[in-house]
Amino acid sequence: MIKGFGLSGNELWLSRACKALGHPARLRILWELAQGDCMCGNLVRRLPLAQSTVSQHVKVLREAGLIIGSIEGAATNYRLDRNAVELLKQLMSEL
Amino acid sequence: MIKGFGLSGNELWLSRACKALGHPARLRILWELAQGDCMCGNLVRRLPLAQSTVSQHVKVLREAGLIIGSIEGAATNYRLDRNAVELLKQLMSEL
DNA sequence: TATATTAATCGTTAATTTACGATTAGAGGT
DNA sequence: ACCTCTAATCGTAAATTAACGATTAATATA
Repeated sequence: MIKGFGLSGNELWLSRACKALGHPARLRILWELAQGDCMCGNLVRRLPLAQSTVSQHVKVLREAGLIIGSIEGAATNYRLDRNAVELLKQLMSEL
Repeated sequence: MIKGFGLSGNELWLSRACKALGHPARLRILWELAQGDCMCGNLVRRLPLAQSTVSQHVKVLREAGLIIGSIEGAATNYRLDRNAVELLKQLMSEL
């Protein structure tokens, strides 16, 4: 049984994006990045979670394609993937 | 530790709504209801899942406030909560 | 009354998620 | 070389989720 549940590719993508945003810490991270790029460490400082936990949440957002990380020396700078966020808004508005 | 993760009430609601839509079967159900009201049984027939599983997914959407069920005799008619869906689109567009 | 039909709930198992501390590896600084 | 900082990864425990069949309760129909 293929697990598409009768959804189109875009809709499956939307579902995955929603899942990624379905945890308050991750929505918060997206919100922070919407205010501007942010070093990973700053995200950790702003959230009431352990470094490893934040790193895990960041990874979920990265793998969902919603954010992009660039290594800068020892640190990593994260930013929104604006295209993905626009697609998200677009697909959501079509519901 | 309060689990608000620094989000406003609306944002927490958005996060819960996203979580509810974060499963393809539930996004599909929302999509079906966006095409028009639907008896619970019809949803079951349209999804490749057991009745009890569909019922469970419907419950998640109901508890997230995205859909509304009205008992009609032995059956239950489901429809979108249009206000909630509009709020969802609105909050998402503000990201 | 007896029998379907409908949909919710129960009980259970398997899989996934969340959270943490510990460890690791690369960059920089002294 | 040595220590510090940063962020990813590992290992693990606890909690939650997803899926199913079985049961239940309420309605309809024969």
